[in-house]
Amino acid sequence: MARGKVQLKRIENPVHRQVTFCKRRSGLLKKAKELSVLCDADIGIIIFSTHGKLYELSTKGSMQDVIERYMEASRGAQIAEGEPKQSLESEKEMAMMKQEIQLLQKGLRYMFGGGAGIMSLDELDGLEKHLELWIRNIRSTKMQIMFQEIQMLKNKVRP
Amino acid sequence: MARGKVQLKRIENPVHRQVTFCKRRSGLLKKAKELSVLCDADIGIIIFSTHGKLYELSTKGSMQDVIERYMEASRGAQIAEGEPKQSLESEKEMAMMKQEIQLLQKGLRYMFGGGAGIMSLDELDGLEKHLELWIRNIRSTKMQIMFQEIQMLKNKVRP
DNA sequence: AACTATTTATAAGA
DNA sequence: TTCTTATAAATAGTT
Repeated sequence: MARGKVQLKRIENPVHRQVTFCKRRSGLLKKAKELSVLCDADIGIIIFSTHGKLYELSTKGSMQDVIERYMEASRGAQIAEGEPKQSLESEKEMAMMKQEIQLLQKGLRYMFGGGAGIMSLDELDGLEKHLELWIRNIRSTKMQIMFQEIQMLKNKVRP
Repeated sequence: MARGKVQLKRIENPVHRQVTFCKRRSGLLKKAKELSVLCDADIGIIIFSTHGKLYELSTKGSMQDVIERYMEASRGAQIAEGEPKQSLESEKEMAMMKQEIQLLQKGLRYMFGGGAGIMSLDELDGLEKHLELWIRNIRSTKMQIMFQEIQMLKNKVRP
């Protein structure tokens, strides 16, 4: 952009690369803030440098909020794409799944976020039921896998 | 930026705002791609328009990957800040928590991601044990809450 | 970290 | 949305 056009390829000189990273990173975050203010958009940016250092920006709530909103939105899009139409049925299912996911996410934060998101009795109740269902599913899958392994072993013993 | 300086405040004219959103959004994503290529950075961008429409960019793997990497990295940072030092002990704990979280995340995807991330028997086993612990915790929390409510009710009946 | 010559991005208009 | 163009901003190379 200045004093010479830039080639769109990885800058090999590490010093030069580091300097450019620093400059452009701040430029990018600035632009994002502007876009958010001017157009009332909610933006989350996550950047990992070559060396794995994290830089982030979230313009409205926390990054956690952005991520949760993203999860919901992209899941909705996926389901909408995947299943062409069944309107009433699939919309209901989708809504239920969204609720379940939110509950689990809240639960995850409750469990690991140092009690940041406190849950109500009803929510805990829902989560408990949900986890029980999950465990049943896991056990059933485990059984299947073990059954398959047993079959394989039997075939080896008696070929 | 051109033909007139821009005020850093929400654009009130909806047509104008929409046009600016479109232009600047593409500009932002372009800049992000450039930064990623030039400096070998891993970048994830999530944008929600005023009307809630999602736009996204992830320069290396999927957005899912970026989010998981973010979760790990920011959790690590939090814990590192929160607990000044206990080195050996807390590092071990941290590593364990990271593993647990990864397992739960994988489980979430397994459960809700349409079987995208298939899990091994060992992983399922670990997840099952984990969920059982979680349920025990939930039950204990529920008990506490109910106990508190009972106390409150008693106080109301016999003031 | 500062300075500029240039390149880019983009606001307004069509 | 897309194109054009005058101008504001970003930034590559330099000090």
